[in-house]
Amino acid sequence: MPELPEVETIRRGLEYYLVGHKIVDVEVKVPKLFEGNPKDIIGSKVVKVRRFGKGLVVDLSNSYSLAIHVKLTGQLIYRDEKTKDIPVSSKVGTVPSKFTHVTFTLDKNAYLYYNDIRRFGWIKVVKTSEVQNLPFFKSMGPEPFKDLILDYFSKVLSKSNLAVKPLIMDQKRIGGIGNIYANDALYLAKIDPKRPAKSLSSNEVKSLFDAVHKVMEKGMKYGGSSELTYVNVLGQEGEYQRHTLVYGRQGDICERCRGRIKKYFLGGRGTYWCEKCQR
DNA sequence: AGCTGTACCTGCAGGC
DNA sequence: TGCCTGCAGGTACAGC
Repeated sequence: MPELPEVETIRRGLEYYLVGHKIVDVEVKVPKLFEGNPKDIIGSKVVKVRRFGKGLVVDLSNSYSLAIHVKLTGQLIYRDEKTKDIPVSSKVGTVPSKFTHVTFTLDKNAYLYYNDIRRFGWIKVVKTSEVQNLPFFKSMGPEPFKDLILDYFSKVLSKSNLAVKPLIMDQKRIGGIGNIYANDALYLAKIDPKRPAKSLSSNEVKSLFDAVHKVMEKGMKYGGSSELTYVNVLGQEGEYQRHTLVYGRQGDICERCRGRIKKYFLGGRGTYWCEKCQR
């Protein structure tokens, strides 16, 4: 679930709460998730939090950074004296919980917990200057709201025979788009997800480009989608899952044409579409 | 080179 | 308070 809007919501929360804090200690319970030496970051202060696609980078004062990917079920929960009594979603449970695999102890009685039910995510300690050389960041394509421009988007689509949905979800081609927003953007643009990317007309390409931005903006407005385990840094759920256009809505009637929303698998992913008005 | 299928994990919904 | 199966979706990588 964590796609660009969810990760951006986390980034804003971390930027707000984390900057200025000193890292006092790091406890790693699941070594597989954590790469690098915790000693390299102890004593340093958080200066900035950046996001690249679905990846997060916490920059520290001593020229090191934490590169973080929450994958499917990772959660970053911040607690301090002011926030410790704020109720968290049942998707978090307790703070910390049995799914808390890494704990950052901060100054001023604050903590940052990394929870991850499925343990797919990762945290890497790297030199700030080396972040862009990590394979995930190095290979990532341009992303919406940043460096993704219509001209490039159009070129990428026109070059591939792949179905348009898996293509726009390919992080190497375009950064940040995941399954939920890909489904909704294709619906908004009235495009059949399985159409070969190169078969889209220039008008359709433009519609899809705009739709991607629209659904993601809506995603951020609602604080992300908490279909599965996603929560913000205070452990609260987002609202987008209540406002999806087609994602998770198989069997529903399409509000646009009164057709039926259907689900099938495309490239191994759940794909939702209205067979009547998406062509 | 570029694509497809599968591994990585675990909770949970649904069927019996 | 069972048991079993399949699904959830973001990368990474093996294999074609």
